[in-house]
Amino acid sequence: MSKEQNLENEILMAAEDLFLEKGFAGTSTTDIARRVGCNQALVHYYFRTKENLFLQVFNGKVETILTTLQEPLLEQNADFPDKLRSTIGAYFDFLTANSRLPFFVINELLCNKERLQSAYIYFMQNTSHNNVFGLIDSVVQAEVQKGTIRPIGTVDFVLNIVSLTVFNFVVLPIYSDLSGSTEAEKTEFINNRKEEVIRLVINGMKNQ
Amino acid sequence: MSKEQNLENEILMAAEDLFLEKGFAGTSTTDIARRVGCNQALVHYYFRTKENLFLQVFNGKVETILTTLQEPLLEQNADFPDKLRSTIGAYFDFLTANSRLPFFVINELLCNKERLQSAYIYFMQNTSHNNVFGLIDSVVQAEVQKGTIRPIGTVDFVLNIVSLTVFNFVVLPIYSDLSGSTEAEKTEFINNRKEEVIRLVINGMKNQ
DNA sequence: GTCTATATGCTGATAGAC
DNA sequence: GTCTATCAGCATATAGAC
Repeated sequence: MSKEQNLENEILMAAEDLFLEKGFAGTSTTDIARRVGCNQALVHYYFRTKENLFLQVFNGKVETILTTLQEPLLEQNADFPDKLRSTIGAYFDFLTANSRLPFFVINELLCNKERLQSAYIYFMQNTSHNNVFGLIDSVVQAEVQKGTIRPIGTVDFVLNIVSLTVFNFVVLPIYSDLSGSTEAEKTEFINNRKEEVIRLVINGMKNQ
Repeated sequence: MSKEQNLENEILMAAEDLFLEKGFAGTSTTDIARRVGCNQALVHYYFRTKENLFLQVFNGKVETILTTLQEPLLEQNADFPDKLRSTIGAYFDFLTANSRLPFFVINELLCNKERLQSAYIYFMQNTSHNNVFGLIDSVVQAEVQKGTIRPIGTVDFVLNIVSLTVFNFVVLPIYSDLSGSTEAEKTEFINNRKEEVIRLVINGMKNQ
């Protein structure tokens, strides 16, 4: 199967790139068609509206995020500090490969309240992801019970780690554009931040 | 002086509100004029272009952020853990009063590379703010020398605290819109997060 | 300074030929 | 399925009367 065979899919992939780069408002169906090399009318032929096309991209991305969030924490592993290390490492690796993803999702959720509602309904109906929090909760509170980490709410636990992880990738493109960093320097920055975040989280959640 | 006397200033304030709420791309000069109650041509009479108007709002906001970032850390105070407490508290208070500000700035910096460059040049020329980092650096590294906190780079120090602070205010509107939180519940969420962030940072930066 | 009118351009979406 | 042509709507910006 050649990658040229399915025009519908080519449009979807081009839309994915452009929406992630410029957002919903900043991307026109003409841009998408130009990138694919087809006519603008074809974008509407396959997806009818720009909003439909966007939702297909957007919901797929949220699904990816929810999966990535729970996966490393649910693995049956060594002791909890090691699990923290590998979880934070996995988040950093995921964001290295998808650095614009968190900003994209947050941006679109904040700029369009109807979209926020429809995304929420979509994921509450999608049974495979509506209990992400419950699963993480059971893992974290089991460790609190065992005394491995200090008493902490699961919301705080998740927010601490996600804040410390995501924010680096928001700052990185701003910083590197200004300083003209090389790819190697960016990688070094992210690797250093990974080590520091692991240190802060493990120290900061010690029981005493 | 009545607040109605200066139309130019009324337009600037209306623009500030709307740009913060809907961003540059989502706000039209017609929207701004409608909020002021004047004609759309007047917006262009006073500021010529939408971009000029935006830059005046934007640069002012970045200036506010830079001031807020350094102020509480530079105060001559009690011991360093207490200074950390009051600094993190001050950041939370500032963001409670300006909750859309960080997202606004990041969004506009990421979506427009020319703006990023021009903002950078503007603040390098504005001598009162081009050494924010240097000042914070001297304070932090003095504490590292004294052994009050473990060895840590100043970039890491700042990123840790800012990440853990800002992210809450990005998540809050998304969460509260979905759950229909009251103002009291939002305040409680933020206060709880403030305490947890203080705990995590102070524990996590202890020297052993 | 403030207004109306308008120029110009781009957007999302559709109609209809092939 | 793919194309050209075209629609209505809204955007920024300006010209010119008062």
